[in-house]
This record gives sequence, C-alpha cells and structure tokens, in this order.
Amino acid sequence: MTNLISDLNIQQQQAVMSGLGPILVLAGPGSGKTRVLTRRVAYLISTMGVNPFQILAVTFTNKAAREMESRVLELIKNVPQGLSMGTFHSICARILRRESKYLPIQSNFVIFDQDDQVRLVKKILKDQNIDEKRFQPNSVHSAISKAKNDLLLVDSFPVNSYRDEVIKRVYQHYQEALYVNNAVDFDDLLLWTAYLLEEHSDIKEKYARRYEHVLVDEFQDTNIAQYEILKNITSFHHNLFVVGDADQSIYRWRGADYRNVIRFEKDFPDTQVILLEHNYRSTQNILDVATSVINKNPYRVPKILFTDRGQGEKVSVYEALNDRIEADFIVETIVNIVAKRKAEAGDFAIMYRTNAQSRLIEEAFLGRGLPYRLIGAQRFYGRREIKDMIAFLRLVHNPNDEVSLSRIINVPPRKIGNKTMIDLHTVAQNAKIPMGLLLQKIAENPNSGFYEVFSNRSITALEPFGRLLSSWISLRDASAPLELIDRIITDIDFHNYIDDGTEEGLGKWENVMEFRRLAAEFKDEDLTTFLEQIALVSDQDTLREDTNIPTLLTLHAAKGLEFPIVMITGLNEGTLPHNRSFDEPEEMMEERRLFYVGITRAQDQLYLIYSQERSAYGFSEPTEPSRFLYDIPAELLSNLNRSSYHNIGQGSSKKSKWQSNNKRKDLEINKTKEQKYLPGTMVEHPHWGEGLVLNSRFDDGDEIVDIFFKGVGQKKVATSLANLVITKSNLK
DNA sequence: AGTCATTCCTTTTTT
DNA sequence: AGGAATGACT
Repeated sequence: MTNLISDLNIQQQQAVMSGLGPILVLAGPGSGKTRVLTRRVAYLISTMGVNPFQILAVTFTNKAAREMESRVLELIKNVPQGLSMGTFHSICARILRRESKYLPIQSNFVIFDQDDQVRLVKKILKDQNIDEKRFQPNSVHSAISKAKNDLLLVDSFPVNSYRDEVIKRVYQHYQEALYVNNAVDFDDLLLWTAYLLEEHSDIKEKYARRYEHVLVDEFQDTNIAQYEILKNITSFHHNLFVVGDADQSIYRWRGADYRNVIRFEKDFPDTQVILLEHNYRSTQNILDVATSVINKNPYRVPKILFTDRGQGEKVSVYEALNDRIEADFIVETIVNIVAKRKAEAGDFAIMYRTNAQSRLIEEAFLGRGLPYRLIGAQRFYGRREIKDMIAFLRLVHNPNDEVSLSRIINVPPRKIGNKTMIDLHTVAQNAKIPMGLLLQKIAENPNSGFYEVFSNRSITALEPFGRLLSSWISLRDASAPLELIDRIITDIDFHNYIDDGTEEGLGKWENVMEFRRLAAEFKDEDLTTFLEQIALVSDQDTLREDTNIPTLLTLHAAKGLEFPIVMITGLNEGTLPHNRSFDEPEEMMEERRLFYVGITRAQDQLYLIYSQERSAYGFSEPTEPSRFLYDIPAELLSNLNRSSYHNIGQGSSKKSKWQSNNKRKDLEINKTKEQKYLPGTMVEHPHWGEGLVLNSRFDDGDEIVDIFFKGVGQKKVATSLANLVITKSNLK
C-alpha cells in the first residue's frame, strides 16, 4: 500500500485515502491531480477491496482514460477487470446502447458529429422555408444544443420571442429527424442518459447500485446535464470524488459551468474539500506570470501557486511586425535552441487561440522543410474524403441514416441527381420504409411495377448502387472494419476518383490511406465500436508522443498537457482575447482563463508572442497587444526585441510598443499609492449604479478603470471624468 | 447530370 | 486568401 502514497505530499495523500462520501479536490495546474485520481482508483481496489466493476472514472479525453487504466494496471499486481472509464460522452453512449429499449431509437444508432448536426439543421431550415440569413444554421443549432445541455426538451423550450418560436419549431423537426435516421447528436448522449436516470427509477437504481465509487476529472467543465447524471448515478452510495479548478474552465460555450464547483459544496453539505496548490510542473517565474494574469478575474477564490523548482528563466516576450514574421520567429527560435542542444524539438509546443492561426506557422515549418505535429482530430475527420468514407460506413451500419445516404449516393458521380433523389424520397415515404431499404429492394427486383414512378433512367442509376449497398451490408457483421473499407474503396474505385493526379488529389488519397491505417487498429472490434470511437475522438486522442517534433495546438486542446517550452502566439486584442468576447464580461473572463491554461502548460520556458499587424480575411491590419500582457509585472519578463533578434523583422530601431507599455507599467507601479480604485472595490456611478472594479491602470496620468455594473455589463471609465463614489474600499 | 465560374462567407474554441 | 456554395452553361 505504501507504494501508492509514499511519494505524494500530505494533501495528495489525504485525497487518495480520504474516506467515503463526497470529496472535492481543488487542484491548481500541475498539482498532480491525474496522479491523485489514478492512485485513488488503485487504492480503492487494492486497499479498500472495491470491485473494479463498481468503479466509474470520468476523464476529459479517451486518451486520458486509457492512460489512467494502464497506470492503475502498473500499480496493482493482479489485473483489475471491469473498470468503467471514459469521457462522459462515451460512457453515456455505452449506457444508451444497453438501454435502448427505453428510447425512441435502436441500439445501433449512429452519432452525428458537429458537421452532420448543422447540416441537418440547415436541411430543416430549407424544408421549412426559413430564411437562412436571419436564422443562421450555426446559431440555430447552438441554441438547440444549449437547450439540450440545460436538459430542456422541445416541450419545455422557453419561448420569449419570435426567434425562440422559430428555433423551437426547428428543434422539434430536428429531433424527429434524428429519430428517423436512428441517430443521436453529442448532446443527446448526455440528455438521454440524464433522462433515463431521472425517469426510470429501475435504471437509476441499477446504475446507482453498481457504481459504488464515481470519480470525475476536470469537474469545472461539466454542464448541467452531466451534473445531473452524476447526482443520480451516485444517489445510492454517495461516493463522488471530483477534481477540478475553476480557473481552468474554458468550455462555457459548450454549456460548461464552473459554478458547478461551488454548487457541489451546496448540494453535498458533507463534502470534504482538499486543496492542492503545490505545483510540480513549472518554474516560479512562470507561476508568477500565471498568477498575475488570473488574479485580475473577479469573484474567484485566490490560490497561491508555489513550486520548489526554483525561479527559472524570465518569460520571453517578442513583438513581431506581422503574423508571418511571428511564425518565422517561432521556427527560427526553435531551430536555434535545438542547434545549441539546449532542448529537443519535441520539447516545444506552439499554442494559439484559433485553428486558422496554425496555417502560417505550418507554412514556416514547411518552408524550412521541418516536421511538426498538428493536434486536431476534428480537422482530419472533417475532411471531405474522410467524411465520405465515414458516411459509407455509417450507411452500411445503419441503412436508416439518410443524412449519410444523401451524402454519398452520388459519390463518385453515378448519375443520381436531384430529381432522382426526390423520387427516391417520395417512394420511400409512400412505402413507409427508409430510403436505404428501398434501394436494396430496387436492387432485388428492378422491374417490379411498384417502382413505376421512377423513370427508366433513375432505376438504371439506382439499381447498381442498391446492389452495392446490399453486398456491403452482408459483409458487415462478419468482417472487420478494415475489410469493409477496402471492399468499398475497390467497389467504387475511390482511388481513381480521389487522386486526380494533382498534388491536392494525392494529398486526399493519402488521407484516405491514413484513415485506413486507423481502421486497421480496430481489427478486433465491430463496426459499431469503430464508428463510435471515431465520432467521439477528442483532439488530444490523436496526440502521439513517439516522435521528437514540435507540437502545434489550440489553447483549448492544450488543456491537461504539459511541455518543457511553450510558445503562445497571437497575443493581440481581437485574437486573444478573441473579439467575440469583447462585450460580454463572462466571456472575457474565460479568455483570461484560456490564457492562464496556456501559461501553466509550460515547465521550463515560456514565450509570449504578438504582432503589430495581423491579417484577417486576406487583409493585414494593425492590432494592439493583448490587454492581458499589461497585467504581467515587467520584472518577470525579458524583452527579446532589444537583444539578439534584430535580424528578424526590421523593428529593431523602432521603439517597440512593448517597451512603451513597460514604461507605462513602471509608471503604474510607481504610482500605486495614488491608485484609488483597486480591483475588488465597490463603486457608485451616477448613471449605471453600483459596480465592481475589475482592474485599474494609469493612462496619461488619469486612472482608467474597468467596472462591472450589475445589469449593465462591463464599462471602461476615466475617473477624472466620471463622478465615482467608493462604497466599499478594497484597501487593506 | 456534370462542369465550370462566380459569389459569398469565413474565424472562436470541440465532445 | 481560400474554400464552399450557388448558378449558368453544356
């Protein structure tokens, strides 16, 4: 037993060995929370004698689940069987397949990804003659998704405006379409599971009794549906062990609510709270930078991050002329450091706010002929040729799936156009059978009088495809996914169709081959498992650590990871923070947390990079450095523009913005005594009423304050102009 | 039905 | 700038 805890600190040990009941571990970045979770599972099995079958561990990615499982195996000699591990979505999918008889869908349902979901919304908008300009498919879909994450079914969807009314109508049709296609979307996985547990006491009892211990990682990013599932699934044993950090909550837009962390203590009054603050990842300088950034967020429980790794190097700041030079600087810097053998290529991670930013960086790498690794499974599976392959498989797996059917019925072109599709749809509807089945019937007996509505031309086009589909379906249950894929590729001569001899065509074919390689790993699994896994892959799941090359990833994808050297790029107003967060304080707070997550990924060195100009939509425009940079004390930073990097860009002679900002910063530090409106101060404004000071700085001798007014939002106020009255001072 | 040109839209973030 | 969607033409 000692080997399970002997290398842990007191708080970690306390967490691992804590008793029964609800336990909330508030874990700062790099504080070893994954370790604690793993040890806790091992401890429960080996010391407390808990049957692995009765343990459920929810992780944020499937990769994390696999890793945790294999570490538990290492820790315990006798191999534990029956552990339930995975993401909320994959665990729910498993439950739903098992309990499908209670649902309006069958157990071989397909899981629609984002793309399919929006596509379906779009189709419904068209069918319903709703103006796509006023009701953009994306925003309608996200409204539906949001409702689902809040556990609102169609009937309870609140209507306060005409817009709501329209969305409700689309929601209704959308949901019906899912049933017809025997499909669920991501949100349904959670929604249906929550519903089953809530409405069917026997199911709730079954799972609540089974899962004696439930452990949850990244608890700050759970949404209402997930929280309800947890409450019900632990309702028998009450052993809920959650780990999270409200400062690292970055999925608000997906319905996640970091306030679940606070709610937890309220809902479970006997909760034991354990705080992990000791950081084992970063140098103190990096932690101090992180703290200075996150401290500007209001309404949070302050944490003190400390390490015994020493002060470390200062955090580097670089101002590039534009985003292209930014990318060059990144690659150049990596090349130099690797050449000096101070680090290996694989030590570097480059992080950015939006996927679009990766392009220039990729080009910089390619220009030098250097390899890199791009994280982003969505992007791979989103490629047209891959989506087509998946659509073929889905159709074979579930012939009811009309979304997939209409996607590929004419791929490659086989003379089935709009007209034929409409006919097919009408006949299928009249016969009350799915189009997939109708196709097979046509193949069986093309001359049946039943099909006379079709023109000869249609029938001759449809019949061969129906035969193909039938032959694939007969292959389905007996063979591995790879065999089916190869058969489809051959039957439709996909290679010839995809690879048209151009470079682009070759690239596409290589993607197909990559997909094939991926499928080869599922040789012992059935098609259902394969399709489910690729529907629920997270970006991180594709991360392979076996090659020693730099990693490119979004800040969101960086969650939970760590790298010796981290470069955060695009630290400009409008990019980070993203301009869509400007008029919503909650969003702005999340941008800050996102930056915080990025900073705290770094172990040894951190680079903060921004540009004077950035290009968007093809045009280059001047941009300001990110407001977050102003929150970092100058003494923690080292400015690279002043020293050895004059050769990059021509900005050396010019006074950099950053230098002037630093001066401003110094000014602010010197004038601290005169600063009247410290963050946390409550003030009264003649027009907007009472507000909370978020931050304050000096500009040209005037104190500029960001204030959050209740019911009004965040406002920037110059104190010399506004008549502010301090109602509650924050001075100690 | 398929091909080509033009327009239009995009950029948050992802299970 | 680049890719997708629409529309005219063959």
